[in-house]
Amino acid sequence: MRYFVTTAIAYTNGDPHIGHAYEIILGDVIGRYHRTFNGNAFFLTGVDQHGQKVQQAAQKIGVAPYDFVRGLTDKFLALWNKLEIQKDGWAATTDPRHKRAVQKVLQELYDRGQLFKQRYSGYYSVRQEQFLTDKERNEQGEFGPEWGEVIFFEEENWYFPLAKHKEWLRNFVETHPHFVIPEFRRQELLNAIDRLSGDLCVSRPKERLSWGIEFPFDPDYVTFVWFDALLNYLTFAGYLAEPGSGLPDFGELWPCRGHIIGKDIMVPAHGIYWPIMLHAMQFSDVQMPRLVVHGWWNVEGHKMSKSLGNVIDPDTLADAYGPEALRYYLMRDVVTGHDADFSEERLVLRYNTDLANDLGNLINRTINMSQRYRKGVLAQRNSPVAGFAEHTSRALANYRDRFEQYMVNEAIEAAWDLVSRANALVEQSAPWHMAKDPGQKDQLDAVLYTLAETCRILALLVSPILPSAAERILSQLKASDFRGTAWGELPDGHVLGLPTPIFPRIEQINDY
RNA sequence: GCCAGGGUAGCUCAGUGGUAGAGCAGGGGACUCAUAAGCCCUUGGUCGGGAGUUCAACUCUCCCCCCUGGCACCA
Repeated sequence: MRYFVTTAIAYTNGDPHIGHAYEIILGDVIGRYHRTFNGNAFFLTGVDQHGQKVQQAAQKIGVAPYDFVRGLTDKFLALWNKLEIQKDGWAATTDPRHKRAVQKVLQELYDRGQLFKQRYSGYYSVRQEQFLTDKERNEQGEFGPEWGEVIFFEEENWYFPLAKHKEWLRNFVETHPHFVIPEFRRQELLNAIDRLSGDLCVSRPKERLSWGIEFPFDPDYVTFVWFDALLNYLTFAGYLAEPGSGLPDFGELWPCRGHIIGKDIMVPAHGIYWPIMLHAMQFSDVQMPRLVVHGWWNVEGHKMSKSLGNVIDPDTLADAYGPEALRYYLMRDVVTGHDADFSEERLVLRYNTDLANDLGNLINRTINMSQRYRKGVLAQRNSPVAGFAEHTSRALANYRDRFEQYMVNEAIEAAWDLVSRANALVEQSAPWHMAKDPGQKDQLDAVLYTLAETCRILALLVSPILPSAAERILSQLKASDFRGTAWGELPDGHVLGLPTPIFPRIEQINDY
């Protein structure tokens, strides 16, 4: 089995913002963690390219829908590349392999009587792409401006029955407390399940929406939103894939260990539609995925929104401060699941304090002292300073435990406990004094070895979050071939490289 | 109106029946290997308000106020 983790697929009707970047970095970090510490992972992310909004936006500027989404898709890909995202799969919903698998799923559901056709007439919001009921009317009995253009029409569509799976779903969520991380979202989901009624409309007639996946048994229709988008988690994991497709072995990946999503799409899409779809497709309870629901990034206390003009552009930030400062800040300054407040000042503070001052300087002074007092040669492999091997294994255990729960910020804190101990060790032992006293030769060797070995392990601990910095650290320690997490991998007589600041301080907040 | 979560040091938060904690910010000190980084010490709080249970309440019970999220309803 491989640890399978996904993000939601980004809708290609606008530029990526900090929320997209946060989510994909979290997925990347989780994937890298499992690759390094548990041997394997499969990280899937992608783009949601179909739908009415895309069709309309493309029409407006006079290009074909495919060309329109390709442009935005390239933009996302370029940014993910800049942010050092290491993805194992790329879920672009216009991929023919996805289309074929979605059609197979639809056909199967149809064959088993899980889809039915029904005529419906009523008011419809063009902007929100949904039928309106009296619930949506405002005080004046009208449909407010938030719905945009509202039209009345009658239409026949395909429906997926939700309500008949309600009891199963409620029971499933009640008996599987870990279905949703963090725990506090569960009650919200249970409340939503209690209110569940009706069926999900899963089609649109082609005359109205052609930019989608055709129904195999009714070619006048295409699939609508969630049936297309949610199924990416299966189709790009190799579900119903044809031989030679280049997709992974589904049996090795499923069930997904974490669908990383924003709190806005837990209910109803991922918490209700998705498990019911899987259940209807005859996935058993143990084959259900887990949801990891994160909060939103606010900006100085306000919601980020286009109308407020406070949308944070991760591309600009990465250019201004570097991808590592951004990755570190987004992972360190938020409690997984809760909202966070974005501040450029905090980003710079976190970088300078944690990375430049604490960790970077520790590595720099460690290597520098070794060079100065021992020409970079390590000795005393078997006698670390008292307690350090234990501190390291405790920090590692803590770090791993926190990572398994997606609490990346707490995992980072566990690693920094080690950083503080190492910096304190330098002060307490004062190698610059030891170096002047030949009688303390062995003690000095022990301190220098302990510090170097701690730095090596720290490089491994930060590697999921700061992959290229970790390589720079290992390279300076000449330890690129020593990647075990156990204490004492650096051999007696090992020679360190020369020190160069790993994280140069950011001296001022950029203007742009 | 209902459900959930929260109101603890200037800021972000941890704590759950027994003399208030961390990080950051602020103040002081010793040191010098280092990216003027790091280390040590330290000033801050009537723990939202009120009542109750208890030998003892930040921690339990009740009432109230405020904030956040979700849901509902109506002129």
